[in-house]
Formats: sequence, C-alpha cells, structure tokens
Amino acid sequence: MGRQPCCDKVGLKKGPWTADEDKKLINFLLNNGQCCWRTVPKLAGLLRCGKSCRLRWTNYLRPDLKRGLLSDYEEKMVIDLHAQLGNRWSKIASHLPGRTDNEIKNHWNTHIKKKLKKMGIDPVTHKPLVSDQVQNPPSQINQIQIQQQRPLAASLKIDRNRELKKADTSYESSSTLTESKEEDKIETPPCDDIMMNSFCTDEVPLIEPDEILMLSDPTPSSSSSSSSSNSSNFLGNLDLSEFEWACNYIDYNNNIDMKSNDSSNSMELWDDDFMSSLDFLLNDNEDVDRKITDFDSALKQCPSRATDQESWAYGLF
DNA sequence: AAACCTCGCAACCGCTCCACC
DNA sequence: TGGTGGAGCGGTTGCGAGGTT
Repeated sequence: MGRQPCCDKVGLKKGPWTADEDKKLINFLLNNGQCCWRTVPKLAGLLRCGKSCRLRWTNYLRPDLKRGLLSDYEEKMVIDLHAQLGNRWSKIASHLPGRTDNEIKNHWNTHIKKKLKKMGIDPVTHKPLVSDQVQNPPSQINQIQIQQQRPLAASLKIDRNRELKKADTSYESSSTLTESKEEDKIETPPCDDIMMNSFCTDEVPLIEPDEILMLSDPTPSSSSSSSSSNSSNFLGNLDLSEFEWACNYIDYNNNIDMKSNDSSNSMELWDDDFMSSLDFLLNDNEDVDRKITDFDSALKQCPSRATDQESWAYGLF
C-alpha cells in the first residue's frame, strides 16, 4: 500500500512562489501563528500544499533569517559541526542562528565541499585525501590533520544507534555507545587559528542594521519583484503594518486580542538591552557564546510566544 | 549577439521520526 | 503496543543568472 500524499495535489500550484502568495502566507502566520500546516494553505487562501507552505516559511520567509553568504565563522562552524554530526543539516543549522538547514546544505554542496577538496580534505570523512597529498605541501596536510582531531574526538559522543543508520556519514567507525541526545550538547566550535588561516571565504554581505530598520519601517518599494526569486528584500517591500509582532502576543493561548493595526507598538518591548543583544545576529561573531547567552536572557523579556523556539523569531524585525 | 555551459539556490519528493490514540 | 497522521529531514531536481565560447 502506497503512502498517502501529504495533501490532495490536484489543482495545487507548484514551483516558485509569487510575492502575492508570500504575502498571504506571512499575513496568515503572523496573525495566527503556526498551527497545523495542512490547514494553513486553506485558511490562508493559498493553492499550495501545507508542506510547501512550511518549507517556504522556514526556508525563506521567517523574519529571523539571515540572508547572504555564510561568514567565515559560520562556515567554520558548519565544517566542524559536520565533522561531528554528518549530514544532519537541521542539527547543524540549530547551532547557527538565522540559518536554515536548506541553506547550510546548499552552501555545503556548492562551496565548502569544493574548498575542502581543494585543501585535500575528504568532505565526507573530514580526513586528508590520500591522492591529494601530492597537491598539498606536507605542512598544510599536518595542519589539516591537527584540525581534524578535535571534531573526531567530539564525535565519539554521538549517539551510535542513530549514526549506524547513516551509511555515508563521517563516523561510522565511532566506538562506544553513549547516551542519546548527546549530539544536542555539541559545543560550538571555538575560533581556531588554523581554520581561520585555512579558509578564505567570499565576501559576506551580512544583514546590516540599516536594512533591519528598513524592514521595521517599510517604505514604498521602488519596484516590487515580479517573482519570489528576488525576495531578499521582499519583506521590506511588504506592507507589514497590519501584522502582529511577537512581543505583542501577550497571551496567545488565552486569546487576548492579538490583532493590532498600530505598527508603532511593534517595537515597544524592544528595549536597548534586547536590541543590543541582537548584535550577534547582525554582526560578525567574535564572542558568540556570550552573545547567545545575552540573547537568551533578552528573549525572556519578550513574553509568551516569543520564547518559543519556532516562533521567537517573529519579533526580530 | 546568440548559443551553450556552469553554478547556485529555491523548491520538491519521499522517507523517517514522533506524538497521539 | 501497534497504527495513524502530521511534521521534519536529507537528497535531488529544475530553473534562472551569469559566464564563456
């Protein structure tokens, strides 16, 4: 018996999302929150399946997403985490605020893989490629090997049961059974001189504060994109004044009036401490651990849904 | 200038996981 | 405890943009 499709696909639209569809989805989710994805397209008036809506939201429309290429530090983290976790992109993404599993997966496949190969590192095993030792000076190989020792050791903590299912992940040979969920405790890799010297990433245009300001105070767009493919600025082109902000969800579950047409309220709860705590999302990360701690504490100032892992991001504009 | 090629990324597909009954 | 359905995950595909011939 075949699996039931996730939705009735007859008459449903596929392919790139239009700006209008995006707007409908954002409008619905900001006003109603995330509930059952299957019902979202129906309630939002979209001819899409729920799965498509969820992907569009999580990978593209979520307001907390960082756009642009991964920074050096993020790239380093991805490499290190991949060495520990393998192709578990969502786990890796959970260590990188504002990045999605899809984005990291794409970046890995298009950029990092090539870089590692160029450096003589097998992107699957994170060990030096034997054939490439000819191409790389011995000193460089030694540095690579030194770098690889730490994640390998850390990887021993990964749940063996789960890893056995991943035939192609890096650490099939990891010994010792350990407690499950240990992977969630994997440490954020520290800045490492070797890695800093080894990787030279592209210029990384991270989101600047002024861009965020633009989003919080939308101005008429010069020309709204005809398709979703150019929607890095898309949210800025939307009239979000009608939307509810996370911090205004004083008590979502108790049905306190969630609808507010006064967008000026949207920043009321964003005091200086909270805003400054967002720096780590906006600037390059030198002391991420501290900043994440600050951010966590700042999030506690934002009541109710804002602290929900999936929905805290609503307030990031 | 046009045809072709390559690359990057958004989106889809199918499978697994997990909560609920 | 097993079945079921929804959500999530990872792999893959398709298309558009930019580069090359």
